Amino acid sequence: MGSIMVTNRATSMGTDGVDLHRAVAGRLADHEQQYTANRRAVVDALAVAAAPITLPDLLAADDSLAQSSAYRSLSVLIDVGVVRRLVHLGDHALFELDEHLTEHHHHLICESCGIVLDVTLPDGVEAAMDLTFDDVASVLGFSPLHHSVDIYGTCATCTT
Amino acid sequence: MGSIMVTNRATSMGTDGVDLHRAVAGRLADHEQQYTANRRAVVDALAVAAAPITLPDLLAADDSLAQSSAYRSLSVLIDVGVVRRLVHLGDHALFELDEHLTEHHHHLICESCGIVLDVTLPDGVEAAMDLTFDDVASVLGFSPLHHSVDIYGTCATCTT
DNA sequence: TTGCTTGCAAATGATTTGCACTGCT
DNA sequence: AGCAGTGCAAATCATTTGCAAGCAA
Repeated sequence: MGSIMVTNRATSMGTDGVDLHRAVAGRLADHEQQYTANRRAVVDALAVAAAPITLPDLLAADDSLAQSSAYRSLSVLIDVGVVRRLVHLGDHALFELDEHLTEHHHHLICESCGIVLDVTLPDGVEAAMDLTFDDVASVLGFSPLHHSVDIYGTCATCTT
Repeated sequence: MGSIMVTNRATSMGTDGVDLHRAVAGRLADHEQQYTANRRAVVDALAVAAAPITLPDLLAADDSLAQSSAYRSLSVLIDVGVVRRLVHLGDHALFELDEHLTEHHHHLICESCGIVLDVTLPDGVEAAMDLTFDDVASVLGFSPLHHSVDIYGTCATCTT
């Protein structure tokens, strides 16, 4: 459940911290919400993490955060489209920056230790999946908006 | 959150009820667990449902079940590989028969009403995804075992 | 001042568990 | 008898919420 070395998500997409915060502020403003210190702290913690993290992780990353406030900030950020909440296995929910701010990716989930890693798939594969999904969904009168792929297995550490 | 018309999962895969129960009994036996009336009732309810259902759904489907026993039966069935627990959106977890007993499929999830439908993808697409997943995972030293694809969108009813 | 945000403590609600009872074997 | 399975009621624990205090416009 440990900490792996991190590739800063924000920088890895060519968006630096300033742009990230500008984008977040914009989204909040669109919903007449302010970008407070607390919310910024949550965004920072998520931006630094290399993968989705739990609420305890978040509190550990910035111990000035109160638990209830962290939940409340997350809830606002989710409403506004800045944060995404994942509900995989495990007790705690996982939070990550929304793909609007990072890039389209999926998750590798270790069934042994529960760690979650980000992966991006080749564009061609994504395109092919989208076509297929449109196809199968339309048969059922379903309009697909987006998709998520979870790949379960064993991580390098747990394999050893 | 209503009930849609059901295609019996068990029969739709060419496995009749007898085979299903035999298979379940086998799995339970492998783990030195017995196939009791309670557990059978849970399996039946899941087999009749056309999609993953919640615990309240389960209790509604068979009101002779006690809540705690339903949870306990599910837990045993999950350990044994007969039931799979999904943790999508919403308060309640969703339960479905494991793919060992049905067939490999994925889920269409309506973001408006929360209903979950099963879909199967063309074999070619599944194969292509598996190859890609092996590929991207191996780069990270990750050994993929299985995957799940969730397609979010709007269902026919909610589109209307 | 007026209203949004925060922190603490208390409440909520799905799921789990202790314990006594029933039913197989 | 002996042990696994069940039901009830009580306990757990992540998450949410009421309320009073802090802060920004």
